[in-house]
Amino acid sequence: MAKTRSTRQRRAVLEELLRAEGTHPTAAELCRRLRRHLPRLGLATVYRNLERLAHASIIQRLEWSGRPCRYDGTPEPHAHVRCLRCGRLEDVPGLDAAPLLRAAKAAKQYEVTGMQLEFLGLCPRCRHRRRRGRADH
Amino acid sequence: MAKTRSTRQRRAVLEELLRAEGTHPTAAELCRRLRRHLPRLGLATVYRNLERLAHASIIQRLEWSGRPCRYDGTPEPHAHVRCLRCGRLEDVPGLDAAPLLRAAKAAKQYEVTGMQLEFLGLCPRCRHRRRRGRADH
DNA sequence: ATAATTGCAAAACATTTGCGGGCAT
DNA sequence: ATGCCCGCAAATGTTTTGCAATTAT
Repeated sequence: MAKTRSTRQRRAVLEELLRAEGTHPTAAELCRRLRRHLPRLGLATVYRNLERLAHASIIQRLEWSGRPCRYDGTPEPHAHVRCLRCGRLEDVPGLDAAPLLRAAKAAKQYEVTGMQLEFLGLCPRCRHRRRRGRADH
Repeated sequence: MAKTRSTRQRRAVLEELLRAEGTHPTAAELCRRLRRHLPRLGLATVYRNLERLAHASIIQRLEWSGRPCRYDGTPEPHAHVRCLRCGRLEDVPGLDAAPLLRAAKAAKQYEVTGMQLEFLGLCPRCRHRRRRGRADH
């Protein structure tokens, strides 16, 4: 594995993600925000740094086919709800993930390193106005 | 919503998925298998039918960015483990999903219709030979 | 000085969509 | 006869990769 360097871009990506607490931004959203201070920042750079941070278990990458990944600044696994209509992603409080991880480790001979617990449904807004909402949050 | 018809392709897709019990095939894998009997079957047709079946809660679509979706012939949510190296996807027995769904419904004002509980790690094979495995299972 | 990292463009990849023709109802 | 569905090809949208230039060590 290559030796890691501390660059302005790498620091900025992590800082911006931590600042976005609970927002679960996509790579493109982070890039757009960061360009205010780093106008030449490339989207590929954001992706590369997020990948590295996720691999080091400093952040979490929340996957969903067809729509862009969203990123969570905390490494501890926890539950999320995703709106099937507008794509909004929120934390679900009060659900302890630790016992689930323990159960999974006991059940299979996998080396379990993480988990993703995601509920799917309609957010309050989309429940009421039953039309396609915007996907940017 | 359009009225649904029973075509040879639609029946074949569901049958093949049910026959693959526990295999969690991708759309491309299903298509390849089905072409033995339906040589002209298009991948888009497989995708369209899987989407329809998943939307009707007859099957489940298991999402993961960057790698193809895998499909599960049972509609009941249950836990899976995924190997980060070779992409293998297996069921995790002995984990009841019902109480999680109940907790999520109580915690948020979402209309929760489904869930995905996925553990990530290294499968037994990849744990031992620490090199990149194949992704076709 | 060295090699990791960047920005940009192009590639790769899974999935969706448009369309003319075919088939279930 | 109607219009849903198919196969094919092209488009879409996200993420990755190649490469020359830059920058941290």
